[in-house]
Amino acid sequence: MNDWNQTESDAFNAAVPLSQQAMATSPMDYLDGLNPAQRDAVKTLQGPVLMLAGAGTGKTKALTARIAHLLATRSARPNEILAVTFTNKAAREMKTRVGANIGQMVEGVPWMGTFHSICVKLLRRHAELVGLKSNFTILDKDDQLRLLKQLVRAQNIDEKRWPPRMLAGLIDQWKNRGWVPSKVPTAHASEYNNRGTEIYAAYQARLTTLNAVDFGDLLLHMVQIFQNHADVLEKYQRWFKYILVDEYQDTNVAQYLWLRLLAAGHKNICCVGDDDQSIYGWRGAEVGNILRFEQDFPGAKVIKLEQNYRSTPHILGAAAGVISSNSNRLGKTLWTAETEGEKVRLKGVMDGEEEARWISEEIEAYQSGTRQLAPINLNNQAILVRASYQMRAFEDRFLNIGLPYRVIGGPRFYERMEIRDAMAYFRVVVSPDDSLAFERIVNTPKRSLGEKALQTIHLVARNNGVSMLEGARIAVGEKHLPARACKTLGALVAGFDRWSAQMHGDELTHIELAEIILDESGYTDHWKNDKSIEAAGRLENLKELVKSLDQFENLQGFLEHISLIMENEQDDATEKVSIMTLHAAKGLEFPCVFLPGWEDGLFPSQRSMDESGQKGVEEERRLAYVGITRAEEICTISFASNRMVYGKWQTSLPSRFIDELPPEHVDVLTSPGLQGGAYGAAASPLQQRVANADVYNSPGWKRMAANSIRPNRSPAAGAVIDATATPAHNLGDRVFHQKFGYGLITEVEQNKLTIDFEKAGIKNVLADYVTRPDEVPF
DNA sequence: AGTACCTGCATTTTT
DNA sequence: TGCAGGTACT
Repeated sequence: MNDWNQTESDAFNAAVPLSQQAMATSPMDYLDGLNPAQRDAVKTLQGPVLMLAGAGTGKTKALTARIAHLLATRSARPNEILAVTFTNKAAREMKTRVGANIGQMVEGVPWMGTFHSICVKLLRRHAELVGLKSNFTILDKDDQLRLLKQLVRAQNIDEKRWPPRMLAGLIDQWKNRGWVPSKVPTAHASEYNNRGTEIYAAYQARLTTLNAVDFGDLLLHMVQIFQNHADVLEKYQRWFKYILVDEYQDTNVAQYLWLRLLAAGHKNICCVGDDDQSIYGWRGAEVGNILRFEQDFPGAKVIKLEQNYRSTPHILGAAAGVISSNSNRLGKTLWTAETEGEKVRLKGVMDGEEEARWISEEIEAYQSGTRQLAPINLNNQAILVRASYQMRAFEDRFLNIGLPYRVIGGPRFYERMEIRDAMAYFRVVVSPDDSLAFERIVNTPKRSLGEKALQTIHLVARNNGVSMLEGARIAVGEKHLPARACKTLGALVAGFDRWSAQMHGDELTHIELAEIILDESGYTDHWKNDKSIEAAGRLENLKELVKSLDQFENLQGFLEHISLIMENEQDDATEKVSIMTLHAAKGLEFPCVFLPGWEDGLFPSQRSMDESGQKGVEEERRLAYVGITRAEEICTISFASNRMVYGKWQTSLPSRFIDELPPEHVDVLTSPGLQGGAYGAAASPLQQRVANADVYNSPGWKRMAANSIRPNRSPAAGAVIDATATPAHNLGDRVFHQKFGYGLITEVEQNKLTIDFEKAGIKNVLADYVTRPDEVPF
């Protein structure tokens, strides 16, 4: 499926149809609606270009127009353009938008994708140069860790003092920096009990034996190949006439090296990014890459996109005020043609619970249009938190009042246990040598195989120099295992033989085969027999997995895709407030944004400051900048004096970033006396204002007062339920619970109910958390 | 082999 | 506070 030649020639043929050549000379529609800076960025095709694109300045528009321009001017054919993004989502969006720009002219730009997906394509082509076969497998975090654990154990290292995850982290970092084992600087050699580099080398050797790579290797191997094989490098330097890179501020050293090698010939590289939005330093991103661009590429043209099309002047002003405290910026000043808009709202509360309650009331007020503004529907409102543990308070509150919400960025579909188990089965069927996959599922469902049985299989496999699957076959044949284990394991081996044969035959579609594998292996039953709450959901997920197979030619194609891509969209139609981390919010925008938890220690996070000092604070500040600039119309920042963290109450001071908000762009909503002595002594001017605010005249207070007596179970979509009229729950009532689903009330004790849920079984829950199905409008 | 307790620990996360 | 991972027991 990764046939190089096919990719090449398909795209090439698609580029030239005569009928469409005329279109290419037609008016350049894609230039319409671009401002002068964007136009400049689009038209400057030759030489290095740094497009410094502030938040909301239309960078994707410029980027896609640039691609259209390259094609329209015949500067490059579609397959001679290399366009790199970080996420699949970004790649997808760009593909769609390029398609819209250039219409029917081309099928697409084949070399548009993430660093990783492009590297897979290249590495499959040149795998033998780093000792791999082109059908190598890509390991995920789990596999990686399992492998490292084995190696660490073999070294007799105390896993308590030196956790394998720590080593995994180190190796990741080293790979991010482009260091192969022999190139890890001596300064780092002492890490992981002086054994880090040693085990790193062993790990790499093991990966090669397994014909496998981890994510970091995709880049690292390609850099190695480019550095050691001039002929290969030159081929690609000539092939890719123009290089475009999105989110350049997020590149790590390995990615930077890769790009620099590829661009070294013609230097037609256009990097787009925003140093002020660099928030991934902790996972290897180097702001330095973007700051140094002009030195790295002498003669580079720097084009700043500064006109913002997203936010009101107050929001931009507040964001600018915060970010201006950072040193080491390339420096941009966002401006907008917009003149109207509310100031950024600032609210201090007593504790996390009150914060959640207040924000939920604000959300409902905006939603219902109680404010002088037009109603803002829930899809257009978002809560952006620094750390995911902050989400719980909001979820509890929203569950309680029945306000629909969605959490963005939870565990990905393909990261879920059942999905990975299912995929492990498929992996073994597709490549029987995939011992890691085999190990994962050999005792899932339970096949009476314990640690001892596994060791035996390992041993047999090693002694015979074969894979785990073959080892298992021999172990069963020679009866190295207890009778019971022999039986179950023998059945599994026979299963794999059968499925493998079915895959190579043409009786079954790959979808039918997938179902057969999951059923015959006992995996489906495993979850059917599981009484836990999640079992039903897991079966659902498995069904979805099988369903999604129809987008692929075969199982191989599917596995290839899934190992690189996340399938995370299962949005339903109901309107919901979004809750997500600030990191997950990058690139998104919402008319109404809430930024809770602006307290020193939480935001900026203590750990960031401890670990990275001033550099850490600056990255946190950029995070604050990202947060504020997500807002289009309304931005509300809040902080609590007390917060329950890990089961303990903590008192905290407002974030230092709050003092950096320019007062002229801020509207203080805090009630007087709230902060009292909490931080009165050292209060800054803005904090003074917070404390002294004439809150009774603030819109927030008026609304609060008007709503101070409210049913704690409020209607979700604006329907009115009189609190006194809310019927009590009776025995036998059918009710709905957002987590457990539908059930019948079997016992009532004041506000405590015992409910027999259809899916989840018998549970005790508070009456506040359940609704009658007919009351729930969503 | 499988379950029940206990301890330690705890950002941000894509590929 | 709550979960994951490890140990000890059945």
